[in-house]
Amino acid sequence: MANIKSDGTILETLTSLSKQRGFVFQSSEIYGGLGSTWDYGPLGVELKRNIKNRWWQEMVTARENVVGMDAAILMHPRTWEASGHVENFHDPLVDNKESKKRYRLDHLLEDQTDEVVQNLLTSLYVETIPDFANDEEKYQTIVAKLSENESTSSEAMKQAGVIDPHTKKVGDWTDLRQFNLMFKTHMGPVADSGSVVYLRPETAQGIFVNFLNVQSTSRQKLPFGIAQLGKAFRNEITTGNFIFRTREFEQMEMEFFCYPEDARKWLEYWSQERLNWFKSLGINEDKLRLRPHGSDELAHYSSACYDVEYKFDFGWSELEGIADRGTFDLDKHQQFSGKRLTYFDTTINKHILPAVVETSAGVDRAFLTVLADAFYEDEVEGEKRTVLRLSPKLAPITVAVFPLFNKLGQPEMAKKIVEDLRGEFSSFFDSGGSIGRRYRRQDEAGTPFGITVDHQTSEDNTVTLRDRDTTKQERISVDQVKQSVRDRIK
RNA sequence: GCGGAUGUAGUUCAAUGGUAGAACGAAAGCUUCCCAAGCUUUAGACAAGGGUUCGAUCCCCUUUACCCGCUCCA
Repeated sequence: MANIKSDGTILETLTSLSKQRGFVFQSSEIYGGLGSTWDYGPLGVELKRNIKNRWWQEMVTARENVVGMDAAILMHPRTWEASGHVENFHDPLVDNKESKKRYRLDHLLEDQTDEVVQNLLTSLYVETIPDFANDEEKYQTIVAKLSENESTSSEAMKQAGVIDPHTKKVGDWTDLRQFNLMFKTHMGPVADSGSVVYLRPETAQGIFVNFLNVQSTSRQKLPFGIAQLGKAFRNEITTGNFIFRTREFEQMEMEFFCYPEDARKWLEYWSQERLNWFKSLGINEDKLRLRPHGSDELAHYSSACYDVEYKFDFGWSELEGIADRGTFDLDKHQQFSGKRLTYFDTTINKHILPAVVETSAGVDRAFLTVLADAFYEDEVEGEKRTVLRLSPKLAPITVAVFPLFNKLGQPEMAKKIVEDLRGEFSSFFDSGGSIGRRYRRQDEAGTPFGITVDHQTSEDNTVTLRDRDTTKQERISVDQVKQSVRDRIK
């Protein structure tokens, strides 16, 4: 049985299927496209919304100790100084065109001889070279000076004889480039430096800065969580794999505030919860796993971390990170804002700075996972068939209704049924082409159920209900249609 | 950002230095039609910009996008 999944072209197939069926389009396509940005079409937006709704339902609605919020994308610039993003998202990078190696300039300088460093300083200062407190300051100054004159930095480094540690020779350096992973924009119409703001690189900080607002108004006690869904932006150097890594993406994040001594326990709990959520979407369990991070891959704010990963044909890839962030974030925001962000525990009469366990998932990644996992090609009576075996809970269209013939009152009966279904399910009426063609169209859209009105309908008020995965049909009474669909979605 | 490959209807592919064809798909219609059947009709493309040329979809340059590697993450 032919299966595209085995020959490693699933993403290309999904990209064209997505466009054909109206799941995902390339952004600004008529202008030649905009790099790594994608638009969700009529079917895509339904699937995406169903994923988000199920997350919200599971994380917020169904839990008494998790509440939601929705912060603005634009936040005070100090937020990102406190979070460490201004510092950590500012890498000065150079490439050696010869060896194809890329270096952070400050790290590269550490590997140079004194003579090379001195050469650089001489070329950068027309007058006297100032004294530096230490090497670190010296290197940072060189980086700053070079980045002021980016267009001549390549020449300056070559003339000073900056060595590529990989080749032990003077590198064919590109100009220095500051890779600022945060999108910068301006608040207000005048683009002066005093009004620089960032598009948030994560939704989490909107939760941290609102910690006390939310806690006090919702009257939550430790431990409790705050959840948020929203767009985030990162100027990634490398994007790709369709919608897997993009510069604009949507996050589903929850920050769980707890007593620091319990953080480890909650990390384990939430990791399991999140893995189970992905399983509940009908995703193949053999392709899902929970992977603990090694100590070398932990972020600066985190002491322990799990990834929920899915096995794409391009390898195991992260869908969600569950991290013990300790008291890092609230601590930093206290420092930078000068405001106290502690929780007052009335039982022990003490102020406590809570620790945080974060669950951070990518909506678009969940979307791609669901799509990739649901994609099958099988055969029905010798004919190849493309089918998305989406969970009925997620499918953009839940039920499609067809008249077998375009006469004998069948279209009218079918329309009546579909109108009745619309109030409860995402429904679709189709009378175009042969009945077989209509079934296949819905198979590609992932519609789990098809209702067909035929000659018998006018005699005994029954219709057929077709199952997408088995293509088997059973005959049910028109009055039972709603309940039958309901039963099958559970 | 660097290297490699690619860009022709919605999709998958042809052809050509003299202005583009098909298959499938889409729309309308016919056919008592249960798994992409048949017939009729219709709409629909050379990624963008420059250059060479009498003439460029084709040759050259630039840009842009997508894919595969190098790095990071949701």
